[in-house]
Amino acid sequence: MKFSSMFLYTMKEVPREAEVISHKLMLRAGMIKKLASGIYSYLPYGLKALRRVETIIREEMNAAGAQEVLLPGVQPSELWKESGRWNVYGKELLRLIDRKGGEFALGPTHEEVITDIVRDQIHSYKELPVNLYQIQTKFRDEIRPRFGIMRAREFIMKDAYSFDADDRGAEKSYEAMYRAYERIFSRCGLKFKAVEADSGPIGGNFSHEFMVLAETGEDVILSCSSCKYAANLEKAEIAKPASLAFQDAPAGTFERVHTPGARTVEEVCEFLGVEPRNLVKTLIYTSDKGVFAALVRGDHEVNEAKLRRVLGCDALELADEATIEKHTSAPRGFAGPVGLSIRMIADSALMEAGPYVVGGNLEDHHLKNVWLSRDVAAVTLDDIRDARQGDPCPRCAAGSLEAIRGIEVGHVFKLGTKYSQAMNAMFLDENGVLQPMIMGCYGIGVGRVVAAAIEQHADEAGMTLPVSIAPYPVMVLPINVTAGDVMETATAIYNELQRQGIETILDDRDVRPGVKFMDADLLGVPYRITVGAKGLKEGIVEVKERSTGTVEKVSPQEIVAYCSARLSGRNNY
RNA sequence: CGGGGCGUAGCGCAGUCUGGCUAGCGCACCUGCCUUGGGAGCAGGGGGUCGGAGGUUCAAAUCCUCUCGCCCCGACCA
Repeated sequence: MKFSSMFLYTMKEVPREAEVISHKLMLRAGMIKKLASGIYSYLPYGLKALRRVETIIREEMNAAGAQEVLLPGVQPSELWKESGRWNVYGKELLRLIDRKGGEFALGPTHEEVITDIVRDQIHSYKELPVNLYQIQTKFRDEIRPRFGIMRAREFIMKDAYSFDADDRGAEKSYEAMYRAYERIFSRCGLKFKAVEADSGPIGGNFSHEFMVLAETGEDVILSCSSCKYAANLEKAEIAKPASLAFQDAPAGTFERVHTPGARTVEEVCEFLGVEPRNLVKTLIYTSDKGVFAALVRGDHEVNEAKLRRVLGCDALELADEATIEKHTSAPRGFAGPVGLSIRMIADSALMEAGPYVVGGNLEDHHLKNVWLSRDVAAVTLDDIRDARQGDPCPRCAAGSLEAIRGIEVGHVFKLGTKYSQAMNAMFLDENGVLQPMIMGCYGIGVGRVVAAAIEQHADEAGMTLPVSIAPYPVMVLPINVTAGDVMETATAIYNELQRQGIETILDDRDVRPGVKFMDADLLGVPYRITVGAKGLKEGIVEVKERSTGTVEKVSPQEIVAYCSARLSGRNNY
């Protein structure tokens, strides 16, 4: 397309709202425009990149045996009540009322809708498995949208749902999707890692997130230095010590100390002149399984996902002031395990050392010289803290965990029978027995893939897009559009590229060359063909590869063949 | 939801504390000249209910009250 007729407006200056590189570049390159917080329009150049990703996704999903559907964005509350999520989904679910007073929601995900469809159509094991997917706009009323399209409220997602007759089938469906995802992200030119993830209260042990490695990622991944183990922060385990028991304690007793106003770990440490690792943090939680205390070392953080698993509970939250006071007889900041009568879970790391400083269960008091084995009654020991850099790998003896950051672009997990059971999606097996279908669900944040790709493919001048997702793989840039031979040659090359199916921009704007060069760099066009009077005198044009900066001189007659050779196969992995 | 910051032309900003001339600058845009291998130059021009409402005042972008929106940090999160 001719630049002069494109709806494409680049910006020299960065809008103030943008923080991360992909957001800045997408705005500067005229790919997106914000309409409201977390709600963006895709402009032509951005949409084209999005479509490139969608195409790759469709090809790989279809190849993996999935079939495309398109489900409604607005969903009736009845379905959500049936699955039980109407009341538990919370404020992220944007609810609406229609003119007749009917309750609806903007779909944040589509398990209910798809289950409703499949249950009506499929009644026999002979019809299974099926895998249906769609690429569609979702809405989640995020508490805090950020980073442009990366974490938006309205966003485009590919979601797939598989239905199987038995666990083995479900396993196969899962693996097929896992492999399809690897191909998709590879083809998009992403450096990524599949990590084990927490599947949450939904159940099922299988869940992987596909993380694009990037400094600006919102998620932390722990990855073993010597084996394949990798997991997200919620899930990452820490190798258990050889035996689960507290260290033997010397005889003696703890000592009560006056610590006026010292509530936080820092305050207590400063007041008593000890290190955070010598403290026990005692956090009081309420849950559907009652009130209990979680104990971790002062320099560690409680991992609530792990805590949920240990307790086997669904709802879990930090107790409010009143509950804390009721159970510890002290305001927040002074809870401790000594003399506590509620259930206590202690992190395994606590057994490695002693003595500790703990809360005194009395306002403005802490206890010194406490040995958990000696001074505390019944404590369950388990892994309930966040893993961090340097922790031992849970899978191999040799390695330790490294912490890296990532952007979650895909998530595959086994749903099991949660929805099929709640919504009565049943089939008859070969023995004539009614069984719930076994489901899996597989998401990809399509817009997020584009943003993540830009995060990974950018330099000071702009984007360095991989060919597979670049809106236009080639740009023809005549230095001077008023010079007849230059423009003729440029146009001829452009026409021929177009004829060969290579989408090309012809920068026919009558502006100074510098402006065009800057825009070409900003837009990240993979190959830029510069046509100038000087070169033509030598009988050449120049090709610059954006990602490497390499410049080659090629004759105008050979340039199209040169490009198609470079591009062929580059759309694949 | 808590804390902080910001709303003045499409983008980036000054002016607000200390009220006062026609609301200004850079980029972008339009016209002309000039220029053509890395965001040129000169001249002329268009574009603003200063987020909104109410109030104080002879006079409000500026002071007061309310309100809406946006960004950052935190809390939260299938």
